[in-house]
Amino acid sequence: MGADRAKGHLDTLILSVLSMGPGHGYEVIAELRRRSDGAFDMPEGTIYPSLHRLEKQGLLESDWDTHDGRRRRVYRLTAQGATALAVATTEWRRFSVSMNAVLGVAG
Amino acid sequence: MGADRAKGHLDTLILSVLSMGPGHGYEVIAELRRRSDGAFDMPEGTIYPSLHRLEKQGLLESDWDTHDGRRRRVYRLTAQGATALAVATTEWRRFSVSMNAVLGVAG
DNA sequence: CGACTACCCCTAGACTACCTAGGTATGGGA
DNA sequence: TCCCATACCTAGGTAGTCTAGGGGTAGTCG
Repeated sequence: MGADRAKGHLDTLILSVLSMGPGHGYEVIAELRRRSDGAFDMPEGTIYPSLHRLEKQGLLESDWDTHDGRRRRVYRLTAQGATALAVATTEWRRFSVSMNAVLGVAG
Repeated sequence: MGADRAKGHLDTLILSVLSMGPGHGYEVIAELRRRSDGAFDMPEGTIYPSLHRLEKQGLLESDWDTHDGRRRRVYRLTAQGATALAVATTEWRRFSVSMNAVLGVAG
């Protein structure tokens, strides 16, 4: 039971990061690490396939960009992605409340 | 993204229920449903393999019991299981804090 | 009596998310 | 020159969970 893994909530986290503005994969990893104070330190092999999956589902769109000679794929949330994020956030809160209720800890 | 699934935290939930006293599988399901106000409604095919796995890991012990002619396998937490629960609970709180930080919602 | 429901246990097989472990390539600093 | 940070990618395996069945007992209702 790793402490630093997202356990089924990874898509929610990625959508959340990209809801604040477009970004590329490597940046999403850095943002996740920064905002979670180091707790979420995802390997690239986890993030990239997840981004591809989300794009295939229509929750993200992407374009190639070139920056300092390096190419990047910049992702942005679609309207559908924004809706999915809202739903997922609500679900997370409900889930969190239920977990705390069962564990008997304060939310 | 199902709202009622435990996504990697199922073991923690089961250990938590059994930390309040021994119980059998069917009872664990009912307790989970009751304590989560219906949110966690786990199918038997999820709970039983999980109980077996936890026992194999040494976190639970079990004995057969007969009650009203029906046989039950009653599980109880081992010392190792209690330790694992304490660790998992701490991890859950950290995870929860990190999720809320990234999502930008109040804990 | 028969049917149905609640109780109680179990497993095989499949799905899917995630991780591991590699690969490619550029730019900059030591 | 070598290494590190940046930046992308995929194949393959592991493991958790669900689906979809199987078994059986006790009590109630018609």
